[in-house]
Amino acid sequence: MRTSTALDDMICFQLYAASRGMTALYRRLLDPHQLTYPQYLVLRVLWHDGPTTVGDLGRALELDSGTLSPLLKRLETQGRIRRERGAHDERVVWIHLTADGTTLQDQIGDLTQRLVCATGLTLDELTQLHHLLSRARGRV
Amino acid sequence: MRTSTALDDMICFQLYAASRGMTALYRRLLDPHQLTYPQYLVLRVLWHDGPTTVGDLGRALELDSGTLSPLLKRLETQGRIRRERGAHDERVVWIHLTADGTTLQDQIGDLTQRLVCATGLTLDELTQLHHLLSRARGRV
DNA sequence: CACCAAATGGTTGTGCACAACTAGATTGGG
DNA sequence: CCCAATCTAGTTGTGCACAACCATTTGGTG
Repeated sequence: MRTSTALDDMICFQLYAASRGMTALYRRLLDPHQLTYPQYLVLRVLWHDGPTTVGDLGRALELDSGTLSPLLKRLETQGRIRRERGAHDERVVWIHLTADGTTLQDQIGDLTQRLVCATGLTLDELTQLHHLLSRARGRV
Repeated sequence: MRTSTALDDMICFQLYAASRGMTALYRRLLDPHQLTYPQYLVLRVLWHDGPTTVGDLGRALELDSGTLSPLLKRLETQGRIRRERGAHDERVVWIHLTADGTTLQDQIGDLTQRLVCATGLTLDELTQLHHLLSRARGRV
């Protein structure tokens, strides 16, 4: 496979910088709610799927317990979630939304629209980007 | 602007996950050299541009002094770089490669080829990805 | 039953990222 | 000349990310 070396390295750096830029945009929108982007991702899974185990969150977000455990502890301290050992299997910890955590979904509303508009990409370009990132991630 | 909400959020997550996946690939290649990906980026700037100030590194990599100062301290401890206050302007700190830091470039060799092959993207797709990330980053 | 391998989440240690702040040097206006 | 605004790094504090390791629980198997 023939590739342009300079381009490749630029892509890696751009991926790295674009990801940080994206979380910076989210920071502006999430700060008022006392949330970080990874915390927001955890809440999105809970809003969508209901009670979930730590392991399932890890598989969904590709994060391990070393990242999730302290993050979930902070969300629990803030009163957004509740942690509970499984009844049948005491190894498992189930994560439940509290009333506060549930209402947060409506309070935050639709961040997506505002974010994507900021990039100025068209729907076509977004679809392409989605496709390319999927392909790149799939192999790795 | 009309967009598909589900797609947008997936793109943000994919950007986030792809960036972490990419640094994970670099980790495997850089660990033998006792380097992290951000440290490698700093060295690349030094290899390419020669002696550089902390501020210039920050502008090149879009990182602030809170990130760079400890990182550069670690690189100095490892003997890869040297820090030196500017002669004319004592506010500025110049970063120089040591002999070790210079030879590291040849020892590491071309990581790019191995990385990009891992993704399985064609040159066309890489060009598209580069273009889309540039456009997205440009506006933000 | 006793024992062992796998599963599950937690803990520890290191290294980014970034906001907020500090300290010192420099520069320009009065 | 003098001082206030600005520039440049560094420091502190919080929160990811991840490797390495650990404790508990579980489900088999002999």
